[in-house]
Amino acid sequence: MRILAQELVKEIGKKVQVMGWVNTRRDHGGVIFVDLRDHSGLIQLVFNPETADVFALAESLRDEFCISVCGIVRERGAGLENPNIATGKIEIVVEDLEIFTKSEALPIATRDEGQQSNEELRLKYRFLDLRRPSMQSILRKRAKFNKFIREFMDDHDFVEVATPILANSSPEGARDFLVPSRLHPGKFYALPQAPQQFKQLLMVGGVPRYYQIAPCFRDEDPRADRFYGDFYQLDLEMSFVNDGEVVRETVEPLIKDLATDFAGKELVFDKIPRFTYTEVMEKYGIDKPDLRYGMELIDLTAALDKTEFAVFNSAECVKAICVKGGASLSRSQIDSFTELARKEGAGGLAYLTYVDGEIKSPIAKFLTENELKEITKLTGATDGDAVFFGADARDKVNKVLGKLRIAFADHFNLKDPNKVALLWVIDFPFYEWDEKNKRLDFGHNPFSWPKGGLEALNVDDKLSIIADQYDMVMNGYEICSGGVRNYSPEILYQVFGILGYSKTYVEEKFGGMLNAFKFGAPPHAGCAFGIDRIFMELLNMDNIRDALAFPKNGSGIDLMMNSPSTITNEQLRELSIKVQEVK
RNA sequence: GCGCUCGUAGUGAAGUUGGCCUAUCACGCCUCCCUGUCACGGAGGAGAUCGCCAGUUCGAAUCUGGUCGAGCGCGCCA
Repeated sequence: MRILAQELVKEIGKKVQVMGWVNTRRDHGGVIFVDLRDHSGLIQLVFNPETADVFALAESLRDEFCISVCGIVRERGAGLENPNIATGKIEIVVEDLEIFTKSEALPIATRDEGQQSNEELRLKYRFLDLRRPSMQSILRKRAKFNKFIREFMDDHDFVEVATPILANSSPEGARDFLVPSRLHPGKFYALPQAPQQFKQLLMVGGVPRYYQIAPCFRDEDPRADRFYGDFYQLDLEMSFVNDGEVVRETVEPLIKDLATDFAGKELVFDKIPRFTYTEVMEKYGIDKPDLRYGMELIDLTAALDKTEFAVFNSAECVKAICVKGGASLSRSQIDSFTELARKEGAGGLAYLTYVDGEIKSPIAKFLTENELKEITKLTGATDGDAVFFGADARDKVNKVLGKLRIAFADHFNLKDPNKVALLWVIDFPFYEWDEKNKRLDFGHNPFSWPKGGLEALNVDDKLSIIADQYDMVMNGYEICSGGVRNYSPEILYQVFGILGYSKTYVEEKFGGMLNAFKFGAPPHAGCAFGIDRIFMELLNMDNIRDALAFPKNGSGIDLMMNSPSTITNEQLRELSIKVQEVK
């Protein structure tokens, strides 16, 4: 039976059985108290010496022993109540005790109170870590979260379809997890990075609306907001849709409801704004801006067109951000922001502070009164503020000020944990320049529809081609990526052809999908949400690993199960695999 | 692959300008005492070659080099 406060209160005077773990034991010599814990909470057990054999057994109890007791529920006497726990007004006078299993001395801290053990140990002993009420709470919230999603999708006529886990390797994108084939020596399955091709095939297969809480696998290094290995996406697709706006309007109520009804937070925008990629880059210097705060990048290039200040007039672009209250920053604080700007490639960090009606700055002397007036007007700076400048190539200015904007928001605590700012970023460039490899590459998703179709692909400046693609951003996290899909073989060949991939190559890699497109493929569009990340942000967790019961550590190791691990030579032989070190 | 930070009893921390360190504290563990506590209290005890290897030095937890591991960030993540 469960230790639910409201249930046990109903049992006062009656004999009950409860089972759980010893949370704490307080041995007073003549009386022993034990706080018994299960997933629902704590109940105080009282052991009296009158029942001698039970009392003797109770003396051996230690933390995390798993036990069952029978006893009478009674109200505690006056002054003996504990207001800190839900069952604090009652206790169980134990008549019988059974110890299911003892516990060794604990290798990690198993209570929410006090200092926590480091994560490596928590993951190694995850089964103990999960007993903590806060972890139990997360597991339950995750279940509720998934149910919330399924109900919404179900209500909107989406059909849940499972797609294969053993799938095909995809050449671009993240590294694959490969699975050798026993029946086909030398050939490999790959675990899907996303069910992208399958869901498009479902569209061709006549499924009008598909969704899946899909396990996805990527062999890429993790981050605080990104799992190594396996993670989950809410993957969805809609047929007969050739306008991304239809998808956006369909799914955004789900995310809004998750933010408000599920997480109890406040939306910054009731109507979710749309920005083009170019707009967010110009305004916020990043393609996933946190809009819980403003601090937009102000373009001063035109206003300072004729300035004598060499740093500004020699630059392609001059922008500024106005930091409210920024005049209070100390010299050393400004130095550390300057350091950040340098790390992002800026030469330095010019600034103005507004103190007691005056503008103070190392660079003020290079600017005319009119220029200062213009800067003040455009940035909206008032007394107590500071204005920081970036002057360089346009994309570098955006990047540097975008990073500074986030750093200032952190410094001034502008990220309200109770608010959720959602936005859509649309019209991503189809291609971008890969500076490292000095070549053109896909911007996001090669399977999206180029705006303007086949004709649009023929322009000379391939970087100007726009993909009908959209991301949803929540509080500075990219939580969703989607697009209107390409369902034309001709365009698919051309899209890859621009990057130098041959027709044969495309056929080889995407044959299944290409073939399907020859047989009356409907237009379709969809998206995929990174639901671990959404869950993490909505619960204000600072580490995504606790969003799953059994995550791997940063090196992709499951410390509890000790995976990955070596396999026997027999297994290798059966798979026609030979392991050798490659230099 | 790179950068930053970290690694001290079972757990969490202190000590890190070399020597008062024979390494401190709290929790936990063991023994004993205690009939109303609630993260009970009291007395006593065990438990650490300071991640590992090498070097500098009369002397290293402390300095240097290397190495292993972790976290965060960059690269990467169509």
